[in-house]
Amino acid sequence: MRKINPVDFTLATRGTSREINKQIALTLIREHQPISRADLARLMETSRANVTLLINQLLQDGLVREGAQASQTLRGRKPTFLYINSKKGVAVAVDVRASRTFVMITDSIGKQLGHIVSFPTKFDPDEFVKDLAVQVKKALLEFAATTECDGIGIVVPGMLDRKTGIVLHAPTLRWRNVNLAGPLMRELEDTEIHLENSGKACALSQIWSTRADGLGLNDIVYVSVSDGVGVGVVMNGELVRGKHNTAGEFGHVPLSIDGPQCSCGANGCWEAYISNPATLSRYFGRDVSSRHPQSVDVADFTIEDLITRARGSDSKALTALHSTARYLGLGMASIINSIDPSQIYIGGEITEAWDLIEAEVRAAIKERVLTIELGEVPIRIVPAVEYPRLRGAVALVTAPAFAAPKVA
Amino acid sequence: MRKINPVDFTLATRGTSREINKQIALTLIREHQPISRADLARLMETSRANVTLLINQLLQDGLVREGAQASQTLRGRKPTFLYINSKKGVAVAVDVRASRTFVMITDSIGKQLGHIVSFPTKFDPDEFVKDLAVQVKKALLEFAATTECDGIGIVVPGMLDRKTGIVLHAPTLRWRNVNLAGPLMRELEDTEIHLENSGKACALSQIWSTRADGLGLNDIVYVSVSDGVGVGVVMNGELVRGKHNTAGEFGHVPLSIDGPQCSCGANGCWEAYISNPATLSRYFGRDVSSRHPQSVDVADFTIEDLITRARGSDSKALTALHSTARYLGLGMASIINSIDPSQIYIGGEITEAWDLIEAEVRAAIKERVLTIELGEVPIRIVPAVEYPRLRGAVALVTAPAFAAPKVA
DNA sequence: GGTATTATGTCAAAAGTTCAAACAATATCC
DNA sequence: GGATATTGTTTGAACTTTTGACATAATACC
Repeated sequence: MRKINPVDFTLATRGTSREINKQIALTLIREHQPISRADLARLMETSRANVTLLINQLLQDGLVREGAQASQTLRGRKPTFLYINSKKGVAVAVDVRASRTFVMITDSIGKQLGHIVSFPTKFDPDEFVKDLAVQVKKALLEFAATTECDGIGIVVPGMLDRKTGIVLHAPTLRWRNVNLAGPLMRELEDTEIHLENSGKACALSQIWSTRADGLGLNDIVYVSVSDGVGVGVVMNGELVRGKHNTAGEFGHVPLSIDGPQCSCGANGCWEAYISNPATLSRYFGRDVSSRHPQSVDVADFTIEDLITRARGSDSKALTALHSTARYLGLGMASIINSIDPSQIYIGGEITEAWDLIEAEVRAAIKERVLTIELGEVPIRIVPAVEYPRLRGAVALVTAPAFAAPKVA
Repeated sequence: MRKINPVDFTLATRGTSREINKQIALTLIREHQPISRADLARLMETSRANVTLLINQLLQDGLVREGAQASQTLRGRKPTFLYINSKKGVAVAVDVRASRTFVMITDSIGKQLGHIVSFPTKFDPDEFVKDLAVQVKKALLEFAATTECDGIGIVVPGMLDRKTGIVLHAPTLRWRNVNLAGPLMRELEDTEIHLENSGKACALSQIWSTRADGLGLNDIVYVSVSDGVGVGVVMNGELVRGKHNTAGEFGHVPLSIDGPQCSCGANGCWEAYISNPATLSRYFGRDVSSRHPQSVDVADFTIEDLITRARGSDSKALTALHSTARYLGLGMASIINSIDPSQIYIGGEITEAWDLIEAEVRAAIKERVLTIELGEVPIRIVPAVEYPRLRGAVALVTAPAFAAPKVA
């Protein structure tokens, strides 16, 4: 039986069927483009006649466009291909992190244009907004021909209110109730701005990009390990936001309530054990988080450097990584026990050392997980070169136009 | 825009609109019965004509029946009331707990019939099934006139596979891979049996019963504190099950990975701090869980006795409760940070002492929660007299017949 | 008591969809 | 050039919601 929205009891009207089918068609075109009407009909298991009617309306709405005809077919009339109508032109993706902020331009279906630029993140919100506006404008100028912009997607390592565009709390940036969207909109002439927590955005982009695989992953978790720990959860095929859009903060679930202090103020959070600063602190034997002033050589020493040393002969570095691995696994066990996901994605610099730590992580998971099957949940590493957070930011702009992850 | 199922891309057919609207009508009738066609039309914001057509089909399907006419109306034609058609007759609800197992009979819309009976839970599965079958048969005999049974809903404190009816792991019962549904079905002549984790069932029955309030609680958590700790989570209006139906086991998320040993084998689980045995152990200063042989007087001493003493002059009892309260709050903070629910329900014996522990619980929550709003999540106590677990078991039988929580 | 008023429930035609089958438009194969 | 195959469109049937009118039934008012 068809699943209905249990919350919203708006009844189906005459147009509901078509509305539903248009959404489905649109989504399938996005996933399979270029695609002909006939192929779409087969995919949707309906008649070509129906598809024609749907497409006519989508063409009229300007959501879909016809492209070139196919060149090599065996027999019969050549199909005309359908494409998502790349509306205005470009989307801007912004990844705000404690260390640096990254900016990428893509076309409206998320294909990267030009190079990714970055600049140091200033913790002062006003200065940050000014810096960001400059960089975004500069990047957009390169594509002056298509100067119109579908929107800007910004991912932030913290909790935020999507409606007001206010960052409620971003521990690693030391931001509390910072209005980001407002000032930025003034700078950027009312371009649409989409803010989201980085973990949530990454999770969103994962279900978004993997749907075409037909894997049917309805329950996934994305864990991003960086300056802090961000987690995005998708349950029943839908991103979990919670009441205040602050759901998913597994980074601040404790491993030990008496453990080391965390940037959030509490003690023993998972983040305090596995974030990059935590690993570095373990290596140096003292707190090297940005809360404390450091000598230059220590401040410039990154987690990548530590991994390099671990691959060399620095056994202390390897030990530090192994500790992190163990804690990573123990925390993931909590996620697994409470969420029971079909798949877990892990992103962040530490994934570059996955070959060094995988066994330890897996062992720690199995140590605390409640059933054997739970201990064998597939884990997929998302390498840095895939720019998962920027992909997430892109998804914020492109995803709402389509049906799938959620049409509210 | 109407929300569509992001996973299942079956398109809308000619009959889809009616299917949807029939489900909505059915659900609304259940929530508001007795109700007239005209009232239903107002509720659904559609014409009476449309309702008539929908109801005619529901009448034909045998899902709805017409009842008496209303007696006192101000003016105009008297409405004929509509009711959910109480199909066969009765449902059986079973609450399996480490100490005792409870059995209740209800009519098909969940109204209690007769008394609740209980018997000691035998840990040997074969003996347990035999005992249970006897009690269920006996209880059903009392209602011999309506001997036909819609189904049996059984809630178990553990993880289970709903398809096979196998209890994968129930720590407090020391069950692993116990086939419950199979043997029971043989004993009870193929009556439909619905197994579910007690936390999940309680959460289900909460969204089920509170929907009529129109509160629109889409994200709720039910925490059941008893011999163990069971948690049920509803996100986006839908029960969270996960891949193996084992989601929601927050009871085994650690407070401290080096903490006391838990019945699951791991250390420092939340359950090991706040379950009834944990509280009693704290009071007696030694492990009084069922894992260890106890003197009779200690074995018979229940958490209710402890609460009574705490209300008296026994300061040790009060201290033990306060410790539990603090740990309860600290663990709830983890749930709040990761789920961000609109409301939390707490059930279990300890709720009888809520006036003694509320302040401590709330303080502990605020200690670890990431934003101020999160610290103020409403908490509703579900008293034992409401029999939340048995209500949950009932929901397993009655809920699937309707639309709302999920139509798979 | 008789009429006006009000409310419930039904009917019939209009408008919008899917669905099935026929049809027009191409293109390849022989 | 004709047979065959594939794509895309058209047409009418079947099924919905939607609208407005209408029958039914009870109270209010004079």
